[in-house]
Amino acid sequence: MGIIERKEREKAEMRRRIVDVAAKMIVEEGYEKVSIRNIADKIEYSPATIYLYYKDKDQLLYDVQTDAFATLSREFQTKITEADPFKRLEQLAKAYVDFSREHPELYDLMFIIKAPMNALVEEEKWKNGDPAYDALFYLMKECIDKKLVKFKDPTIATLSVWGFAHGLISLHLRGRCSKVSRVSEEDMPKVVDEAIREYLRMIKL
Amino acid sequence: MGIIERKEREKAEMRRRIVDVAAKMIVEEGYEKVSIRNIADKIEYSPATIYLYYKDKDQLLYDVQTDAFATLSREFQTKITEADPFKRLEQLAKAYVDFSREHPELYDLMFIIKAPMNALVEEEKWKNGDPAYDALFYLMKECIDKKLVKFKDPTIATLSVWGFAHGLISLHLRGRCSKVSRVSEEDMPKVVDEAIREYLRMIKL
DNA sequence: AAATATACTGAACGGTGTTTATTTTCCAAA
DNA sequence: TTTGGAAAATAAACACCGTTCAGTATATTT
Repeated sequence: MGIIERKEREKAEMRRRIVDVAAKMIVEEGYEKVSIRNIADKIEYSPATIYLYYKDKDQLLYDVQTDAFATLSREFQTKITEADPFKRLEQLAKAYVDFSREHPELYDLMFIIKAPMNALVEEEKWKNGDPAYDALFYLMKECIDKKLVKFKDPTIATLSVWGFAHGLISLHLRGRCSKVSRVSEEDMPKVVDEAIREYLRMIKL
Repeated sequence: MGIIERKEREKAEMRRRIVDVAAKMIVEEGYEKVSIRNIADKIEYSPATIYLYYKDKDQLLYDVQTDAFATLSREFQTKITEADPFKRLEQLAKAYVDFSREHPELYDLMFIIKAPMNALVEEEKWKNGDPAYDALFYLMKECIDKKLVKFKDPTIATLSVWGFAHGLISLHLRGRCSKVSRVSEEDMPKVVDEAIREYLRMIKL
């Protein structure tokens, strides 16, 4: 009686199709083009059908976010190769910034857009960011333990490094940066890179 | 023949009413409750009337943003009092963070939300952020000139300090922060404050 | 084959930003 | 003071949106 198993598999496959199409639309057409109706069109089902697989749009976007964070984690795993912890930190920072440039719309969904976080009910923990956060956290902890950085507390260290990178990236992503400073739009990436290099040099012990 | 003058004054007054109501709604009910229809209700005009005074919603939000930046600039002017440039930088940082906590929805409109930036047509400069940016820029320049900080380039210095503060604030504002770290929601402000204090200590020469 | 359970959808509800044709209001000249 | 034309305001519609629900079609069990 493998019918219920097949049914479950089919349910999972439909969810996959929905999430993949949504992710594709975000990347190719931008977040604002993603609507239940547009997703339904692309998977050739009626809009109402999507609600048989997802409670609401926020839950759907949460799953897209989950996939995006999995991609970021894989990037970390393949691009962080050095033995020296501080060099690994530099690699992590580069991988993070590169990700934000290669997938700006996904970065937005992961770190800026409100919608996917509404999927979390009161007091429920957000797990999507954990692997990426932990990667940085334990790296900072190692750097602190081995006296490679000026930080004392690993949580403050993690939030500081992450916050620094995210601040520059998100200001630029939302057009607040290049239009106010004397730096032209096309030079911004280099300035951001330079600021991050300088920051890492500054926290080095 | 002061009729055209009066007409212009009335036009400006109507725009004021619209912007004030929109700002009030953002602060009191949140950005997502702000719709052309809701604004029209509150000023007791039809929705279509608003389009006689604003080309679209983005232009309207741009004017709300203008006012919000004016408020931030006034905060800077009244709260930055010290003679020593580095102490002024500490005061600026505190004023910035305080503003984000007292007016989180306005902070969102100023630095995160896309909509008001759509009001700028191609290649047009964004002027709203200038006074606040310049306040930080010339302060950083003074700190560099007087050898009070480790930075060499004032633009990099400005973007670094601003980015650091904005990164922590916006991650927290969008719920990406407290739910991932072991820091509880109510302790986050203290952690952010501590991180910023530590950062300022680190850039000090 | 009939009954039941599952999957799906058309149509609607209430909301959004925006446009257009129409009506109302205002003001200057006759 | 009445009237003609400009200016201001609006009702209604358009094209979207997320979501719900009654009803239909399909698949499975009896």
